[in-house]
Amino acid sequence: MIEACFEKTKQFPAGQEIVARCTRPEAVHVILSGYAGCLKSLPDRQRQIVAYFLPGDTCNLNVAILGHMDHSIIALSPCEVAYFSTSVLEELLSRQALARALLWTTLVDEGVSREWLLNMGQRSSERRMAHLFCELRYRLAAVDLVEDESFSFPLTQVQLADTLGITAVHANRMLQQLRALGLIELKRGQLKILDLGDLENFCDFDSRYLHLELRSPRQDMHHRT
Amino acid sequence: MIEACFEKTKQFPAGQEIVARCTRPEAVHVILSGYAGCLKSLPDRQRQIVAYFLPGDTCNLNVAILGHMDHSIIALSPCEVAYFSTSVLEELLSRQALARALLWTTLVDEGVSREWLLNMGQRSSERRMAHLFCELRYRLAAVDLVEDESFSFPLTQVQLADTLGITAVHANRMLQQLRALGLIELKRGQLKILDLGDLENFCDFDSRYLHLELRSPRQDMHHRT
DNA sequence: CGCGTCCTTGAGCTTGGTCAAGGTCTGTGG
DNA sequence: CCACAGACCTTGACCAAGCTCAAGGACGCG
Repeated sequence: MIEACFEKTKQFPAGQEIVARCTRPEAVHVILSGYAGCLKSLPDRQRQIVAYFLPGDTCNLNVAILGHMDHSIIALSPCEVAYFSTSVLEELLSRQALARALLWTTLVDEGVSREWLLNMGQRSSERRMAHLFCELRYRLAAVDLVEDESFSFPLTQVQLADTLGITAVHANRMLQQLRALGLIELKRGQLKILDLGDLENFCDFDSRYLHLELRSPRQDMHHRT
Repeated sequence: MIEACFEKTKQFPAGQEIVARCTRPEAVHVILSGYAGCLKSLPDRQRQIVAYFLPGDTCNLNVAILGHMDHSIIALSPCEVAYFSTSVLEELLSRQALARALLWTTLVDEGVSREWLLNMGQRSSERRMAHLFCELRYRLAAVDLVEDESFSFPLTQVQLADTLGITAVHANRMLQQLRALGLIELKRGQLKILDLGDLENFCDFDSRYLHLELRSPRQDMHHRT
């Protein structure tokens, strides 16, 4: 029923803005393929990627309710994006079960961003990176995009560094480190986790914060698309 | 109408757990006075405070919907807390306007935690601390707890450090720094901002992410209590 | 008064940042 | 098919923000 509302889809090349900061877009976006990111930046060109949006994720629910964006959404890799207008969202909200599903989604997102805060505040950059990879593994597996513990990771090291709050040079070294420890392989935008248990132990990963135990509304959306 | 649902209130001394991790509390909590915090921790006793709850804030909405907590809520100072049962929440959700208000609240919280991520990833610890103080100033002003740019900040330096992802020693030094720069005064749990404009410039603070321009449901709750 | 909690300060060390150069890979045009 | 450009990755040397360990001081409470 939701996909019936998609009005159009669009392709974005890597690096392009999907939704600009401070604007008031009149559509909600759903990522169909590729990686998108929620970007916040400071005046002196420091930038922090504060969330990833993977296939199936809805990415600017908030504008419809809050009125304006305090961040921008950019394509981290080439992306295919579907839209539905905020008037459709209004319609969804008026239906009991869907209002609950929307609330569920935002609460999960909030939980994820708090886990990211823990990650930023307490883990070394090496473990922080490992933790991010574990998270991606589970989120992508939930939408069936992991095969043989391997999945697409098309970001540049600069983008990865901006996600982790470190410099690109340091991101590179930590990546080498994880490779040297035999935890991952990464080449040509394809990430392979060599031993998921080891990687999880290495960074104290516990997938429960992702709330994948229940079928989420977003998974429904994706599977039916 | 909401306050009619409060079933009881309770006092908590500083440091006590209000809601334990991994439990499934059957009540949603609203802070009436004091500071509470959302705490996440790692096995080796590293801890990160990932959110503050100030008077008027609702703090575990998520359990009613998500089913379990992946963090605990602790009293950062002595707190007075009101409860309403999750069955009341169900009731609220069934009413159109309230479902929207709940969604609004969680979206704002999510926006705040993304701003914290920017803070953690990109700002120096000194500016990070200044940014936190600016945020508190606005959030407390919204519930009328700021007088003459001065408000209660009853946390220890250890708690402040855990919020900012630094050590207590370093928190102490950065606090001295802010004092030396003439930006703030802090004694006896009372924080005074000497020049709000200067402090905001110092850390590039922009209050829009707090979405205070509209009256929030949580403010309604507080004012009527 | 004495104890516990919190705050303050110093010295040395480690993680991650900066600057700079060189290497690899891919796509494009001759 | 090769040469070149541009984007990305890699490595090294040095530097600084923030951490650790340790000791002493202030303050409030029984």
